[in-house]
Amino acid sequence: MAVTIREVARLAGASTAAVSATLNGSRGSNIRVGTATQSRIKAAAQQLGYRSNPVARSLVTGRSQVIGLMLPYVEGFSDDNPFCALVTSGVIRETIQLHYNLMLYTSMQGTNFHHSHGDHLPKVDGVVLVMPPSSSEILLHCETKGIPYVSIIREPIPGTMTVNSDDVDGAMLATRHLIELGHTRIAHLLGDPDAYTTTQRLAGYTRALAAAKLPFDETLVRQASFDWRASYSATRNLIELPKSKRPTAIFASNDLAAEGAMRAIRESGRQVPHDVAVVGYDDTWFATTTQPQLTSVRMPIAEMGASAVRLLIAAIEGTEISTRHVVEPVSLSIRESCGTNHQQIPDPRQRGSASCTHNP
Amino acid sequence: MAVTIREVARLAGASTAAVSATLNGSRGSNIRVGTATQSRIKAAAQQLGYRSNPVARSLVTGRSQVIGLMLPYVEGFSDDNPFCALVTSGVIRETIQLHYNLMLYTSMQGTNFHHSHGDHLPKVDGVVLVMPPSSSEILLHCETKGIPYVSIIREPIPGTMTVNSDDVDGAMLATRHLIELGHTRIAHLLGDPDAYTTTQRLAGYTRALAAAKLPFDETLVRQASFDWRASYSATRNLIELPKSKRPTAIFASNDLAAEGAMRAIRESGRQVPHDVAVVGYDDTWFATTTQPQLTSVRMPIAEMGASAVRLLIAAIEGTEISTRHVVEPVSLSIRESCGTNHQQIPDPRQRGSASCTHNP
DNA sequence: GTAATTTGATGAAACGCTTTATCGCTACCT
DNA sequence: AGGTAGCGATAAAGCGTTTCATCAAATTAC
Repeated sequence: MAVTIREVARLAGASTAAVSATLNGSRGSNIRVGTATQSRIKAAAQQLGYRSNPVARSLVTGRSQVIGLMLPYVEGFSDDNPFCALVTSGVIRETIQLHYNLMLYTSMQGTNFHHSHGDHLPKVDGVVLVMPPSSSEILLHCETKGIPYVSIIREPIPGTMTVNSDDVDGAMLATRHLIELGHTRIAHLLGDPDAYTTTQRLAGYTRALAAAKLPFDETLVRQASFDWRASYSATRNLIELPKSKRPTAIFASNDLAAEGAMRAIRESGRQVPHDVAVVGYDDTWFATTTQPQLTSVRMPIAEMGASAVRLLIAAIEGTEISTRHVVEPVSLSIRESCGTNHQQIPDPRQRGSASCTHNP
Repeated sequence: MAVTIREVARLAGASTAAVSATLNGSRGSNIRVGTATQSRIKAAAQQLGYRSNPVARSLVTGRSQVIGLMLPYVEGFSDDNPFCALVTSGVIRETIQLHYNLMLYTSMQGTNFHHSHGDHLPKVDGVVLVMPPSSSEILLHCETKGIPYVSIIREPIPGTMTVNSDDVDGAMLATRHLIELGHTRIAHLLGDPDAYTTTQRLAGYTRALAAAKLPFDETLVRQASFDWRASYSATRNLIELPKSKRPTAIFASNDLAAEGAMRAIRESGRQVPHDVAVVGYDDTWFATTTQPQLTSVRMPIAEMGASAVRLLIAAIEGTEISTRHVVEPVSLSIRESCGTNHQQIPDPRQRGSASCTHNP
């Protein structure tokens, strides 16, 4: 059927070894081919329309030039949460750039990994794991089989490779922004209690307060679990506090949570941002659809995907890398939910302009 | 390194053939294994932790249980156009369902297909092509190599397999909706002149007019090329027509085009929907962000991906299929841009409720 | 009771490639 | 001259699987 290396060799009057070395530039072998035979071989290959068979190559080299991307079990590419899509976008770009191919997996709800993939899982040279649960089957699989992997959004455990966004800085950016607008009583709606990002964002929040010599008031820090409902009721409680204890600004750990907060504020007869300012996190598309539009912390999601691929392929190919834990810088997308009536002091450490997306 | 079939065979006191047949249920071979040896083999495999090597299998069978998904050259997963992401979502789901694996490609701008993928493209059993340009390199590749492929959104050429949404019906839905609201002079902003969808939507538009015995007026059909700018100026022209010739409704071939139209209408001092009603197409996320929110034709994008996979795998496995050209039904998402002051007569042929997405 | 079929099992030949070990040859130092 | 290095090239040994051709034994058919 397909034209093989042997036929090329025969036509060119050379050995298969020579053909292999010429056409698919051999890595570790020490065979040499003269320029004369090389051109004969190339001509023959051209004439026969030879294409090397990557499967056969893979079988002998043990490498496939393919990396996997494992998306979290949550319905991968949903309309309202572009996170996975953006990661994928960055991963694709970098994968092509580095001449690899990409296999897409998703650990769907209710499917056993080994049942669905494990058995006929084409060999990949490594995997990018997006928000892997620490008990994840595939994580174990990689660990035991010695398959290189890098996790996106996960606690940077020594011995592993991770890519995260700078959540501490993001929270600081948000909090400092509120402080610079004159707020002194800033509440924080916490995310999922055992998420890595939650502790990071809390740390950023407290650090920004400390830097401004503002007191940390634990009554202003509420559990909300990235949840609309929880944020809504937490916010209701906050704004019913006596005036001296009441926050004038809320830093939510999520755009969704921010929406919940804004709703609660509006329903109490107050105005955003006039009475209470709100900052969100993630800068998802509906940050621009809320009323007023939401100021939110943006992370370079696609870049995180690309970084993960770079890290992974470096590990696969044994390239030296400076760090095994990448932390991507974040920025603040300033919109309307914090008000513009106060003087806005630009961030001195500004990295990447705080971009502001508008409707088309 | 890895445990092979031969070691299992030795431990079980059987031949590699028996092991192969037992563990990876052979398709076309006629070898038989008794239950006694089968259980011995299974035990041995279990004990050694044997996993079959799909690459080796692939080499001999010529099949890989992998299908490819080729996304169009436009920046695949962009934030504001969830089309690719949604297709991918459907493709993934169905791929897993049918026990295949998924390889993700994208023919990025400026990259030569054979250079970037062709050489070390792991063998796939078939490809799903999303909106392939007819001159597409990969299309040629598949055609000559005899690789099965199915195209999503492409003219259903005989001898190929395609998945489209019912654009004729979509345009009829939109147009009829406007007719039922009492409009008699309905303009249509055409899409890209050589896009298949454009002619389909135009056909639906004229058909709906004919069914209502309304005259077809070619001055009301304007070129707009799915473009905001073009739609904007086309609409300006339309609303400057003398009153008797002026449209009271506009059916745009795109949400973006609809936005352009609405802008032009507003800037002329008129109101949407009071003076001119507008319908969009695609029902993308910003249909809910426009002011007023846009009534738009929704197509089941993820379903299209899933259908494509079903078609493809049927072709790969030689299963009989009823049709090689799937046409997915569409629905109308009714919002504000056509007004609610008139009686809304529900669509009698209603298939899949006309869903209406709201902000969270 | 013999022939024909079925059952259970096996060795070995691919599949298309990479790579090791080997070899002849020329050229270059001592 | 002898030894060594380097170049150009090759035959052949795998990589881990599937499957073909074969075969002995057991079962069934006639």
